[in-house]
Amino acid sequence: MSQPSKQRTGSIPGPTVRRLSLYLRELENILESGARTVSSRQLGQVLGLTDAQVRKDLAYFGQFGQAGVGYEVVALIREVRRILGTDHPWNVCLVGVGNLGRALLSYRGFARKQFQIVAAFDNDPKLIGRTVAGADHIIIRSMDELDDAVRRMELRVGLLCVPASVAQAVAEQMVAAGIEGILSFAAMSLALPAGAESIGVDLAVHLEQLTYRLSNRDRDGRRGEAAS
Amino acid sequence: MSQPSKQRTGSIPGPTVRRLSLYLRELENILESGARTVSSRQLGQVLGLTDAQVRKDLAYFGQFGQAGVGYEVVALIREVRRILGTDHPWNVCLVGVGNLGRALLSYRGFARKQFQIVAAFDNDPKLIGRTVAGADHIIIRSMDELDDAVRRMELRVGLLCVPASVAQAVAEQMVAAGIEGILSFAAMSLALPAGAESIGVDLAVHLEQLTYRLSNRDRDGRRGEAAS
DNA sequence: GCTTGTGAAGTAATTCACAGCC
DNA sequence: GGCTGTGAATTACTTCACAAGC
Repeated sequence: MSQPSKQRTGSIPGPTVRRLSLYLRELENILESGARTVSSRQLGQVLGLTDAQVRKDLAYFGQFGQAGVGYEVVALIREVRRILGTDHPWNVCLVGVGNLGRALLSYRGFARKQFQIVAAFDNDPKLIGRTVAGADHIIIRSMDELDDAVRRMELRVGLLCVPASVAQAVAEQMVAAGIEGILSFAAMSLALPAGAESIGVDLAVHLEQLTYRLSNRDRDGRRGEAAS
Repeated sequence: MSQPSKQRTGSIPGPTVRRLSLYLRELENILESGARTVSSRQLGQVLGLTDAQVRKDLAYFGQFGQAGVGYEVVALIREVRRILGTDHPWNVCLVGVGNLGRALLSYRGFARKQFQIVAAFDNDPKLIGRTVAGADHIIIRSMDELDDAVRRMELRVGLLCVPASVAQAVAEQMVAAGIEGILSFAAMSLALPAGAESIGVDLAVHLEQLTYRLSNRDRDGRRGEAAS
C-alpha cells in the first residue's frame, strides 16, 4: 500500500477535505481501541457516510487500502496527517485575550493535535506582561511585538479572538506581520489579500443552525450532514 | 413584500441553510451602517458569493425582495431570524465546566444573538455550587439536577463541553433529560436517538482545515467556501 | 468470503440568462 | 438603469455497481 500517492491536487472537493479531518479523528479512536485495520464501511458507519463515499474521498489522494482487508489504521493515519499538513507540529499565535482568547489559551484540544500556542498578543496595557490561568508559560505581549515573534517562532497561523468591530484591522496587521492563515472567531467576514487564508468559526452561527433544525423539523427530509 | 412565504421546507439544501446565518450576520452589520435596502449583489460581495446564489437561497423561503430596489434590510432580518428560529430568545444550558465550558459561560457572543445560557452542570463536586468569573449569576449544579432544570427553564438546547471520552454518555443523559439539540465541542461523533439533533464544533478540526490549505496551495484552484 | 478503486449513473447545487418590474 | 425571481444549463458531488485482489 501507500503508493507514491498521485496527489492530483487541483480538483479536490471541499466536502472531501472537510471529511478528511473527521476520518482522522475517528481513525485515532479506532487505533486506541486496538484494531489494526478498518474497512470503508466501518469508518463510514460512525460518521454517517456510505462506504463508497469514504473510498472515493481517500482515493483522491492515493491508494491506501488493500482489497479484502481494508485500510491499515496506523498507515492511514500517517497519510491523512500528511495530507492535512499535520504530520509535523505547528506553532500558533493567539491575538485578543478576552474571554474566548483566555479559554483557547488553556484549551488542551489544540496541543493534542500538535498545535502549540506559543504566543499571545493584545493591545490592552493591563494585560501585557501577564499570563493566563492554565497557560502560565505564555506571557501576553503587545501587538508591536507580533512582527518579531512571527519571524522568531516561525508562526504561520494564528487564532483571532478580538471583537468583530476591530477584526478586519487586526487581521490585516497579522497578515502584514507574516501570518498566512487565520482562524477567526469574530462574528465577521474577513477580506484578506491573496496569499492569506482565513476560516471563520462563529459559535453563535452554529447554535443558529441547531435552532433552525429544531424549528423546522417536521417532514423535513433533511439529509444528515452529521457533525462538523 | 413579505409574502405569506411558501416555506416549502422539505427540500432546502444544507449549504443554503448554513449561508442563511451568514446573511443574517451581514445584514445586521449593514443595518448598523445605516442602509435601508441591500441588493443580492452587495450581500454576495462581502461573503464571496454570486448574486444569483443569494437570490436563490432567499427564494427558497419566500419572495422578500423588490425588483429594481433590492431587499429591505429590516424586513429581511426579521424574515431570516424567523426562518432560523431566532425570532425569540432561547434558554441554553451548558454541560461540562472545564476550560472551554468556563469560557463559553462568560462569552458574550451568544447573548448578542438572544441565546441565554441560564444553567451550567458538572459532576465534579469541587465545582458544584460555585460560579465562574464573568458569569456569576450562574451557579454550577450537579448533573442530577439536569432533568429538573430542563423542565423548569424550558431548555431545548445545550452546549456539551466534556472530554471526548465521556461525551457520548453525557449526551445521552442530556437527551434523556429532554434536551433536543446539542452543540458539541467534544472531539467525537455523537450517535443520538432519532428526535435529537447534534452539531459538532471541533476547534482543532478547523485549524486542520487551515493547515491543509496552507500545505496544499500551489495550483489548487480551490473554490472558496469563504468563512464559516 | 470480504474489500478496494473506479468508471458510469444519478442526484444536488450553482451559475447563467432573461422576462418582468420599479 | 438597476434589480428580483426563476427556469434552463452547467458544474459538482454522491451513489451504484462491478472487475479485480486478497
